[in-house]
Amino acid sequence: MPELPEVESVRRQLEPELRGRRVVAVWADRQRRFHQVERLAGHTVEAVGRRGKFLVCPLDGGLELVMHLGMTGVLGIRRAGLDGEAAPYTRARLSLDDGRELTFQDVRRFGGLAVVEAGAYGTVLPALARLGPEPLSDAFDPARFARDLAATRAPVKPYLLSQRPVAGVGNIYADEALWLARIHPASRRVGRARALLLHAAIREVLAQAIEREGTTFRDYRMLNGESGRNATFLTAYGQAGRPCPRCGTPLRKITLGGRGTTFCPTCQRH
DNA sequence: CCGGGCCCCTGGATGC
DNA sequence: TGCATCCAGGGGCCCG
Repeated sequence: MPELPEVESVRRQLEPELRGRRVVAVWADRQRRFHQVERLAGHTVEAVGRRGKFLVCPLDGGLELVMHLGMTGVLGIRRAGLDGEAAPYTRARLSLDDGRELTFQDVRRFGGLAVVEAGAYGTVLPALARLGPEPLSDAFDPARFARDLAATRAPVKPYLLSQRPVAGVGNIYADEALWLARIHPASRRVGRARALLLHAAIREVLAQAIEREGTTFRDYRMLNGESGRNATFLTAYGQAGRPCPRCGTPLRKITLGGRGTTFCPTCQRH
């Protein structure tokens, strides 16, 4: 569920709540995508950052807490103790030194929490270690992006989803950006001119989605439990059968790299 | 190293 | 109504 705009929206609410707080106790479900979460106890959260779809929180003592929401992860902060009815699907709870707790709910268990030495992502978090540039920073260089697209032989959409040419683009915003740039999602030939259009389109759809605090279909919620407001603005993702806003052709849905993919068969070209 | 296919989990929507 | 099937915003792993 959560792509860069959703994770960024969570981060913006989480940072003022968590910064400077010390974790006094940890409870975590036993599951494969948790790594040394118990090391959190006694450490203070110094900041709440983000890389791609990862939340990266520096701790005192040279550690980092890395959180990934997977498809259905939801973070919340609540008063601890009166856990009358524990929220369903709670997989982890971090008790804080102000009497509240940070909860991690995750129906499908695709999300994860890891505590690592700062920056040492190698074996525990390989996807974070080899993540592409942040799309809204100067590190996302248009010329470099064009060279990357020219060098791969994969279809452009699965290549975007690999997180290598750029970080944080998932299934929704890949469809949206490719529609905006008029590029067929299965295209294996994206030349320089179209790569520059796609570069701009990615920035545009992500920035717009952040302004609207993300896209909610079912699971995604911000820290305060509210939905994002971007869903009604989508032009491609989830709109199969509806007319293309540019040319009126019914949008078509295919499967690409195992993911549902919606595009305009007329104005998105190979 | 690359790209493609399947796997990990669970629940909701849809179809027969 | 009951059961089967498909689908879902994530990444990992193995194979050729």
